[in-house]
Amino acid sequence: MMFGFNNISIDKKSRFSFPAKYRDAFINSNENQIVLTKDPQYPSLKVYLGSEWDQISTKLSSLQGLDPIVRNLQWTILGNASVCDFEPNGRMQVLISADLKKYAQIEEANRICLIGMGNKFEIWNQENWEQRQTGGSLATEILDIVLPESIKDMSF
Amino acid sequence: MMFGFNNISIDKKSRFSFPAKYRDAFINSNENQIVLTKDPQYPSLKVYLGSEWDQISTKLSSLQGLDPIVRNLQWTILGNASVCDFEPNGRMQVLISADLKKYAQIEEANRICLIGMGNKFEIWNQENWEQRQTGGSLATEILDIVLPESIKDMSF
DNA sequence: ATAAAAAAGTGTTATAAAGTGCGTTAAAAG
DNA sequence: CTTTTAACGCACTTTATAACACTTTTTTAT
Repeated sequence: MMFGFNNISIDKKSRFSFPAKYRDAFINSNENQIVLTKDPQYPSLKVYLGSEWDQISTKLSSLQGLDPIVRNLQWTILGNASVCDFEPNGRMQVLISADLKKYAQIEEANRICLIGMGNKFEIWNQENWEQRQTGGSLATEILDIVLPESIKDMSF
Repeated sequence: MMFGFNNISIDKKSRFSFPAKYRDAFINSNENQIVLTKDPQYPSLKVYLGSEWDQISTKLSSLQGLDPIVRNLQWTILGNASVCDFEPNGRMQVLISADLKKYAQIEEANRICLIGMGNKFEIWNQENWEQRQTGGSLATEILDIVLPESIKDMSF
């Protein structure tokens, strides 16, 4: 399980590397892929381990796409996913696409916040994260989603 | 069970060590990890034993993250957790990250208050602790959280 | 369509900062 | 006075990051 806050750098080519403290967790869960995608509620990114992603994406793509909320979630989460090869024994580097950087408002930034949430990570622009943590709301925040039954038991 | 008040030092590298009186308790419960994280209400830190943390974090991550209050708690508690290897037979030393020090307002301090609360500890800045104990309220205190049903039975 | 140029992506190395381990001194307890 | 515990200092190890070199892909111009 991977927890905790990390303020880390992204280089000129938009790569970041996971802090070394997570290496054992990656090795133990036998991951060789990492998936980045958009967070459906906040201007931030989700980072899933390959195995987690397989579950979530399988479940999500099987849902009835005629429901507009479901369809939106499918577009956001599935349609923006970026699958990267990942070597837990190596440098554990991951590239963030220009598109995802824009969404998370980290286009100009050379630092990001990487938040370990147990079975996944989140990536935030530092200002947004601090504002969130201190209770402020964000312009692009989406809070008024009424969830259909089919996804009430899913956690993204 | 671990109780009581301790005023202890933190060294230049931000480490403190647990008082020797707790050694037997750690050995008996077979702990090899300690978790520090933010207290969601006060500018202080929570210190969980590894086994306690596993329970709390598992429960908390399983809750529906699309509820904003739940998500806030997940961010605060899971997203700021620092998991440390811990040797009950050794020096019982633990490092406090710069981030957590800032949150607990112990950036400059070379002493902290470590409070045994039975199955967990709290870490406080000395002035804040004294003010709390004498009934004073703190500027950054958060008291107005309305909890959703799903977490009413949890204790952090 | 081809070649040149530019951009994007990958990999390596060096250096400073952060973290860890351990011995010594100082203080407290028995 | 002896033993245990806490605090400090130093040396070593690991980690993060910036700089650089190289490869591949995309774009542009002829």
